[in-house]
Amino acid sequence: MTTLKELAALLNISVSTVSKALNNSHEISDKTRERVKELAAELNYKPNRIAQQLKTNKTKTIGVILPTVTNPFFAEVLHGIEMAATNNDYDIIVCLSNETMHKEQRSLELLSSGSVDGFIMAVARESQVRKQTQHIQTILDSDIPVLMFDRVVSDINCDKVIVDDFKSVYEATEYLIEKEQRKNILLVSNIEELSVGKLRTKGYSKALEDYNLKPNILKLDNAFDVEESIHNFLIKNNEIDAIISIDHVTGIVAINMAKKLGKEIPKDLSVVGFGYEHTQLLSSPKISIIHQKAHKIGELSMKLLIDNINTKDHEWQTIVVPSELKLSESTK
Amino acid sequence: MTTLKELAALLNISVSTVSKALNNSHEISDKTRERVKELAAELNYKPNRIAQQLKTNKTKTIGVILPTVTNPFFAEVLHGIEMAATNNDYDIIVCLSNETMHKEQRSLELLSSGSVDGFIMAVARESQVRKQTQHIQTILDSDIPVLMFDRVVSDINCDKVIVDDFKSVYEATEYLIEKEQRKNILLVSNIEELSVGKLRTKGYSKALEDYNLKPNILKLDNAFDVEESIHNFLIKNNEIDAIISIDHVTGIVAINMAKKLGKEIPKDLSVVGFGYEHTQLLSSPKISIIHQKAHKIGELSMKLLIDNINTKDHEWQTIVVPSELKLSESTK
DNA sequence: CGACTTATTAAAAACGCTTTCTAATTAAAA
DNA sequence: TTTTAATTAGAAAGCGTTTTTAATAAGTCG
Repeated sequence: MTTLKELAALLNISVSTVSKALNNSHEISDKTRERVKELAAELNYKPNRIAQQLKTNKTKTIGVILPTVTNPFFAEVLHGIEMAATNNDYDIIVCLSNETMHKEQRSLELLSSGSVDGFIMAVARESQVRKQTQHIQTILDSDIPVLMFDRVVSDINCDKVIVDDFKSVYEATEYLIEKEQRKNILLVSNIEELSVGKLRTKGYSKALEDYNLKPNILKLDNAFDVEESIHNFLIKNNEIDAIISIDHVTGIVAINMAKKLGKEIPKDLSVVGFGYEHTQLLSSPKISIIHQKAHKIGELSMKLLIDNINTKDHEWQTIVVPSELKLSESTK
Repeated sequence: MTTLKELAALLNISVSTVSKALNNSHEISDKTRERVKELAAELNYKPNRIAQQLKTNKTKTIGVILPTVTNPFFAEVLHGIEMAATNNDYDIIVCLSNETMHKEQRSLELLSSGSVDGFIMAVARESQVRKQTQHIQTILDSDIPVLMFDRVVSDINCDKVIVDDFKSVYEATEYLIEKEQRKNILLVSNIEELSVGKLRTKGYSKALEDYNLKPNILKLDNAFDVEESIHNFLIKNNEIDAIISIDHVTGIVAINMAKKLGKEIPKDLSVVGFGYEHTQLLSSPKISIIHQKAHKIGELSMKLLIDNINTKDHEWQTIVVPSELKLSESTK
C-alpha cells in the first residue's frame, strides 16, 4: 500500500504538500499538483480510509441492525438501504440480531465506539416483547443518531420510518366488506406477538367494529402445524367467506387449504395476504396482497438518517410509507 | 466519548499505563490496574475501534459482495456469513453488486484501501458473462485475500466454496427414475442463462442419457406468463409423470398447474424443486426440494477466509458443499 | 528601497490508540 | 553496603491522514 509519506519521499516534497495537492488545495501550484497526481496514479495510490476516518472523525459508514435477512421484507429493505447508501457514498455494516436482545445490544455497543456515524435498525422481537430498549436509548444519549423502521419503540425519541399497518389492513378489510359483501372475515396471523402484528390486527378489528361485524382471529404464532391448524379451523367454521392474512405465508397456505376443502376462490372465499411481487406467483389463483414498499422504506430510512447526520438542528421525523393493495385473482 | 488521555489525566498517570492496565499487561500492578478499570467502567470507556484499527493494521472486518440479497439463496448465505463473523469477532461490510460489474469493482476498490481484512464474494452475473474479472485479480495481487462462493471464476486462484449443482440434480433425477419408475421427466427452468442453471440442466440431461430416457426441457427465462406456459405445456404433454424445477419458483407453480388439470400429486406426477425450509409450506402437497445448504456455505466461507487471514502459509482450497434431497409430499 | 501582500511549500500538531524502549523504584542477593 | 534482578511506570514513536501554523520566495506599492 502506497502512503503519502512514500509519495512525498519520491517527489522530495513534504507530506502535507502531497496531501493538499491530491485534495486540490488552492495553496498548491499547478505544477506540483500535476507531478503529485501523476505519481499517485502511477503507483495506484489510494488514501487509507481508516486513517482518514480517525482524523476526520467521520466514517461514512452506517450500522444496519436487522432481526433477520431471510425474511423477504427485511431483505428488500436492506436492498433499498444499500442502494441509498451507495448513492450517498456511504458504506453499511450489517449485523443480524436474530431477534435476540443480547445480539442487538452487542452490535450497538461494538459499533458505537467509532465504527459508524449512525444506525438504522428494526428492533428485535425479544427487545420489543420484553420492552427492554435501554441499550438503544444509551446510543442516542451518546449523540449517535439512530433511525428505526418498521419495528419501532414508541417511547424512544428518534427518526422513524414506518408502515401504515393499521390503515392498510383496515382498508383491505373495508374493501372485502363493502365491495365484496363479505360478512365472515377471518384474520390469520403468525406474528401476533410483534407490534406490527398487533397494529394490523387492530386495523382489522376496527373495520369489523365499524361495520358491525364479528371478528374472528386465528393466531398461529407458535403453531406446530400451520396447514393443519388452518385446515381444521376452516372445517369447523364453514361460514368464513374471506380471509386476511397479515404475514406472507399463511395467506398462501389458506388458499391451498380452502381449495382442498372444495371451496372455490374467489367465489366462495376471498383471500388477501401480505407479500411482494413474486409472492403472487406462488399460489393459484394468484393471491391478492397488501404490498409493503419495502425497498422504499429502506431508501427513505437511509436518506433521512444521512440528512440527520449532516444537519445541525435536525428534528425527529416519523415518515409513514403507505402500502398498496394489489388485487389479483384471489379476490373478486 | 471517553479517551485514554482523559482517563490518564483523571488518574494522574500516563496514557501508556492506562492502555496497558486495560489490556491486562503484566507490567502493571494489580492496584493500578484496579483503579484504572474501575474508572473506565464508571465512565463507560470503550476503546475507539478506528484508532485501534489504524494502529494494528487489522480491521477485523470482512467485505461481503453479493449480487443481490432478495434472492433467498444469497439471503441465507449472508445469514451464515454473519453468524460465523460474529462468532469470530468479525464485522461485515455488505455491498450489493446488483449483478453489475462496475458496482462490484467500485466496492472492491473502495474497501480495499484499509477498510477490510478480506473479501467474500459471489461474482456478479455481468462479470461472469463477460468474463471480466481483472478487478478481482487486482485485489488478490495486492495481498488481500478473496474467497468466492457459488459463482466462481475458474481461472482465478483463491479459496472457493461451491455447490454440487450437477450432482444434486443428477441424483434427484436418478431418484425419480429408479425409485419412482418415472419415464417422462420434465425439467423446468427460469435460470437457464446462469452458470448454475446450465450445470443443473447438465445433471438432468446426463441422468436421462445414462438411463436411456428422452429429455424434455421447458425454458422460462423470459416467459411472459409462467403459469400459462407451464399449464399449456402440461396439456400438450400429458405423458409427463415427473417434473424437476431448478429454481425456487417454477416447482410450486407446476404443482398448482398440475392440480388445476386434475392430476393427483404424487400419484400421477412427482415434483421436485429447489428451495429452503419454509418454501415447502407454500405448496400443497408440500413440495420436495433439493435443499442447498446456503447457511452452511456462508458459514464455511467465513471460517475459511478467517483461517486464510490468520495463517501464514495458507493454501487455496475449494470446498464443495453437497445439497440434500428433502423428500416431502410431492413425491411418492 | 523598505514595508507589505501574495503565492507556495514545509513543519508540526493532532486524531486515539499500541508498543517499544527507557527510567525509576523496590526487593533480593552478595 | 553494594550489586543485581525484578517490578512497575512513563516517555516517545508511530499508524496515515488532515489541518493549522510557520517559513520562504516573489511580487506590489508608496
